[in-house]
Amino acid sequence: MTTTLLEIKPKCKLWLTGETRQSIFGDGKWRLLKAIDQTGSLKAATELLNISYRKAWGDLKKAQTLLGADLIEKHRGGKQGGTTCLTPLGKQWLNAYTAFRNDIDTAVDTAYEKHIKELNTN
Amino acid sequence: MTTTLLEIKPKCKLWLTGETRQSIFGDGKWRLLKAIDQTGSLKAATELLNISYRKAWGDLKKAQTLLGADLIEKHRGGKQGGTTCLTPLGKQWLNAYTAFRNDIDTAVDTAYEKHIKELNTN
DNA sequence: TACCGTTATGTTCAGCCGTGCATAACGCTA
DNA sequence: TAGCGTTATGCACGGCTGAACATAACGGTA
Repeated sequence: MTTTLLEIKPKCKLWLTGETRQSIFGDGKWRLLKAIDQTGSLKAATELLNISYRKAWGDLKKAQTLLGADLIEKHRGGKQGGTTCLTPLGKQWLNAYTAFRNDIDTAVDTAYEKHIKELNTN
Repeated sequence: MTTTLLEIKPKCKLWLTGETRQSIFGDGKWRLLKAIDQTGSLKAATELLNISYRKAWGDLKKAQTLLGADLIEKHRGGKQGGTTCLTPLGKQWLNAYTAFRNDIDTAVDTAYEKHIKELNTN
């Protein structure tokens, strides 16, 4: 029997680019949309993810600009000070990307078992 | 018929981490090993890839340290000034990672067609 | 032994990215 | 109308990363 030398894990970062090769959607925005959907607030979402509000806000703005459509609906003022929720399109992206991500995660695990795992022995 | 709004392409960055979560092998080192195998020289490989020699050398050293084994065999001096070629283990990594990468590329394309492409219409 | 091209290694510099800080703007509530 | 909490946005700072430079070290060849 061979012994394992290292605890190796495969990692995979996913994103989608437009014509300019700029990222228009990726893991970060995906996590953000998910958190917004859960909390109903951009501020709460960033605190949940331990991400700066400043960056999250900029990311969303950029994504929406590149995409030419809104993913979130923002409201200032009001009882709780303001709210943020996903537009129908935002939910579509969230769902689609979740399925996309899951497929890739599965593929990464499978391919790792198939091709890499055996290298990790002596 | 619906019209395409954006030319969207999926991207995927792969790598393998050890216990410390540091990257021990990834796309960069993979390309580097491939180029070394082709050219027989680290310097030529970096020029082929348009990467600084300094960085490539550091990357290889780090990977080998974390891995606890050599991926390349280096020789200083001699007729051409020096040479670098892959060790048997290096070739194994090159081949295994190539297969790994190919599987993931295919999976990314498939999953994109399945889940994302439809979002890109109006 | 002088030369040449490649490996080996430290150091400095510029650019990018995220964080943190500082304010507005907003609109409901008391 | 004063207060509160959230969205909106600019700016400066710090850390990380890679590029560029500067040399050694090495060992064949002429």
